[in-house]
Amino acid sequence: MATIYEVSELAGVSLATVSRVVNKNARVSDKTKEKVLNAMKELGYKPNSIAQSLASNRSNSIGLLVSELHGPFFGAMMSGIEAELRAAGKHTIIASGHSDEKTEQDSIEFLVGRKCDALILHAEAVSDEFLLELSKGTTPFVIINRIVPGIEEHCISLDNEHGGYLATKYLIEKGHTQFAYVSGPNWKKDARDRYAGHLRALAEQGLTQHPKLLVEGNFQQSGGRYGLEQCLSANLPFTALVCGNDEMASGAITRAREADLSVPDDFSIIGFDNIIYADYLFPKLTTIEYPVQKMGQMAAKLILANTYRIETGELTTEFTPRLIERDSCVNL
Amino acid sequence: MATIYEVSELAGVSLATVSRVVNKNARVSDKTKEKVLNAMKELGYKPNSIAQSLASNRSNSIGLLVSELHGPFFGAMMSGIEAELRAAGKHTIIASGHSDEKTEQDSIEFLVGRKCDALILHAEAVSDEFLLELSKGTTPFVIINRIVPGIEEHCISLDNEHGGYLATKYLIEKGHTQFAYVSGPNWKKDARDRYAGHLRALAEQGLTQHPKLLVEGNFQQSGGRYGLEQCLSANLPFTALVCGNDEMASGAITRAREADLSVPDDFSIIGFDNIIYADYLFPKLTTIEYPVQKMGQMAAKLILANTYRIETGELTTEFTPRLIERDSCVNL
DNA sequence: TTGTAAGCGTTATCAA
DNA sequence: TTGATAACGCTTACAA
Repeated sequence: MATIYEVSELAGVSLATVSRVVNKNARVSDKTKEKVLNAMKELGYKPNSIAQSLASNRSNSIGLLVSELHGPFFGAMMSGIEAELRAAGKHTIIASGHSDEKTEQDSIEFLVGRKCDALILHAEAVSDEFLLELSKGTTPFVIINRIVPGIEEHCISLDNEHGGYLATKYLIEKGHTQFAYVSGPNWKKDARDRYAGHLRALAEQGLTQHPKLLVEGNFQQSGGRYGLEQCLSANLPFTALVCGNDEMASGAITRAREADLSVPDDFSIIGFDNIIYADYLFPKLTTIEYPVQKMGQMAAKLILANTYRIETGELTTEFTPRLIERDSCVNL
Repeated sequence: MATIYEVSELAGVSLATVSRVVNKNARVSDKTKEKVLNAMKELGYKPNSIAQSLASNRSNSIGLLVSELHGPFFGAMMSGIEAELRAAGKHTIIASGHSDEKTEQDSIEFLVGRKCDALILHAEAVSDEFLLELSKGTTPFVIINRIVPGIEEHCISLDNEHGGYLATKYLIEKGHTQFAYVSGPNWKKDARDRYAGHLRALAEQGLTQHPKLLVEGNFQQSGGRYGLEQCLSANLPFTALVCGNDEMASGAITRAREADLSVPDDFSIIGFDNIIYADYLFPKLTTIEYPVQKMGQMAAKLILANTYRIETGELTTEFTPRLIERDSCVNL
């Protein structure tokens, strides 16, 4: 690989001048600029971005931590972020945390070590203290789907509690009073918040739910299957199943069909997230929208604005869930 | 951030010695090693991986190019690769190419520029020549889902033609003779190969297909919707719809339901890929398995073996598609 | 507008 | 087993 040194030699100018034309910042006379550009072309010169990072202490790349590299939720998030950043000429370095404390820390340290100019974190397992400590470091970051007290302005979040409330409220308005609930993992804040919203909607109407009709799932399709099985085997009546997310709703619907139960005739189902294929399930899934792609874009915009001083429009950190009505819930 | 220099000072040893204990390769006496480790702990020292890369010309990270960051296909691929690499202590840097020649080239150059030790590429838009040229460079790579003449040993592929053949053969055996086909984008080799397999199965039985019942889709759900609409409006009889991939099959099934058509009673549908939620569609989708996660792992293993000399078991580059029978096809 | 030279934080080659 | 010291490829004062 040709180095800047060879280019300077061939062009008959100094290193500094080559660097100037590469970075287009300082003024270089048209004549010398052309000599340099020709030399670069002739040698097929590409700047070594590692060396650039080391010397300039910036890398034009943003580190992104997600829990998993698969699944509709993170897929939408990664896409939203990458598109926004790429449009601004920045690169995204993705690492996964697998919802595990140690792995999340490792990944964050990797990204910091790679001299990312900023970080976008979907960190679930790491403690508030860790993030607070991180915020004292030199790498700025924004957090998605979590509010850390003390650094709220760097947290992009959706009101999960309100979303949970909306879902159950909607079913109550449709006349439902007997509920089953398949939640996400209890250690996850968003799962707990969604359930809290559900409880609030219930309480508002003086309704309660049998403990056997609350089952903890895993936010995956298998959790929905399992959840429904548990509810069914409790042998207690319910007319509506509220799922912590769409993937579990999808699993539950499939399981229901296997048990010769029909959704929504035998019971209604509502999900959460509005993942890309919610509209392609049968029945089409009524759900709460989690605008994760937009939130990802916003995270990117925040960084563009704060770290690179590139303005890209309105900035917000709070997003509101909203009901998407489709076919999986009926009036009672 | 503490540097190696400060550590050496605090520990009262030379830079070189600190470097040795960091890299655990050369022998260092236990006594000095301990002094260094203590100093490192005290200063919270973390090696700057950028500087390491520059000096050592390797980065312990592997670049991964995918077409998109979302979708079940790439999700599975990324997961498979990252898991395998992480287990070996390597990091994955992901970039997306959006099936666009220029973007793919940019991304590859970015990854090379970041001094990735090796690359895993799902490159669709870039030419064979470009890849051949790249193979003369210093960064080794393996290609997924494509065979480039001249560097076959670095190409991991599935026999798409055979998969296409299997799908249609299966339907023929079930008694179908009137087919419709929604293909992937024609400029994509895998889409063409799958269709070629379909034609071969047809030809084998002296069957043909009306040109109006071949429509070019986009490998996404919207393409499946559109494809079915086109076939329907052709007003020609068909009993089986072969889709270029599962996502389009999902779109077609949904569109069919909207038109009050029942799958598989009105016509059978078969997909391709066996994406994660094929089992959660209604009807459960019969499809051809594309073991993309395994292929991703294999790509990682190949690199681990060739670039790092880490052996992780059997290596193969050719994978075979196989039929996954579910509920979306019936006997005629 | 251009050039000189001192870093950036490591690794790696020699000697000692 | 250790220590000097020259790379690695680039950016960026500071001078000219």
